[in-house]
Amino acid sequence: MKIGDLARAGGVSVETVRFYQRRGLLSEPPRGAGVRRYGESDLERLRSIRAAQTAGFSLEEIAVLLGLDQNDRATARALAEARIAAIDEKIATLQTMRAALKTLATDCAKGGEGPCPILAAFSLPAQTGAARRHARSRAG
Amino acid sequence: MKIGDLARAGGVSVETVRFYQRRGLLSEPPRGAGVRRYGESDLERLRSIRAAQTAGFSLEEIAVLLGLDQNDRATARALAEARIAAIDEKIATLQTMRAALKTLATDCAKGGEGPCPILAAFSLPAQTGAARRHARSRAG
DNA sequence: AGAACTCCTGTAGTCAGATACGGCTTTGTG
DNA sequence: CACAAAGCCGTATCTGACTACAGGAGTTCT
Repeated sequence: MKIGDLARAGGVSVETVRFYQRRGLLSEPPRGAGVRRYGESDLERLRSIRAAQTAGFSLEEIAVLLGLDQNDRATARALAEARIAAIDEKIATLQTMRAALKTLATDCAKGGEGPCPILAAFSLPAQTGAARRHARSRAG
Repeated sequence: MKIGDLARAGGVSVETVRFYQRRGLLSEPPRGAGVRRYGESDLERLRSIRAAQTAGFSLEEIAVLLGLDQNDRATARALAEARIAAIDEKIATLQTMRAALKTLATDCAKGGEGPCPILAAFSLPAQTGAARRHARSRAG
């Protein structure tokens, strides 16, 4: 396999493969006629990286995982538990956000008089024309 | 109030206030002898921005919210609903991650023979010494 | 043989949301 | 009045995970 084949098989771009090599996540295989030749094990490794990524590990954590002895359960478990704790925290934050927004959206949908509850919740005051124009040109 | 007072009261840094001004989220108040003088409304506005941020809105979305008419419920609600949908998606992803990791961590804790289930799950193969050294020096 | 493609290396740019820095003017305190 | 703290302005830097591009070499198709 050449780099393009590996990238396609692993569902990433050629640039990403090279990026992983620079990070030391993928090792550089031997070359045939100046071009890197990859084997099945490289593909497995690439897929492992993506799998660990979808589990929420950062590339730096994956580098650690990759360097671990297969029997080093303590370290692997510590990493997994830390990841779980971080995930729990994120979920809690998101659920709080969600609940607050849901209430506002529901109240807004109910109609009733007065200003929109969403805008009122953030009590967004009026803005100068100059700042609005500025904001639009940046947002555009 | 000068910029430092505003920043302290709003729980952000001076640089952040200036950053928001550049983005048009905060308008620039009149100056007294070359120095910007802020009022209560500026502080309220700054707090509104932070409140909207903790609800998950990006600065760009907040800029839109800021430019909205107080009675434009349709737009405000659409923004809120979009935010809720995005949050739901994130939560679902995180819960999937979490469940997978939890299973692995539990299995790992159980002990038993063979390699660590966490490492095995990502089927992380052995690595060349060169790549490992590289990874360590980057991670260091 | 020529076009089109893929590969190589190295460097630089992207996104968001800040954060930091240098160099200068203004403000507040002893 | 001296001196430090705070303000001002413009620009550069940070994080993480890529993504893009320049410019050259090798390969494959027609």
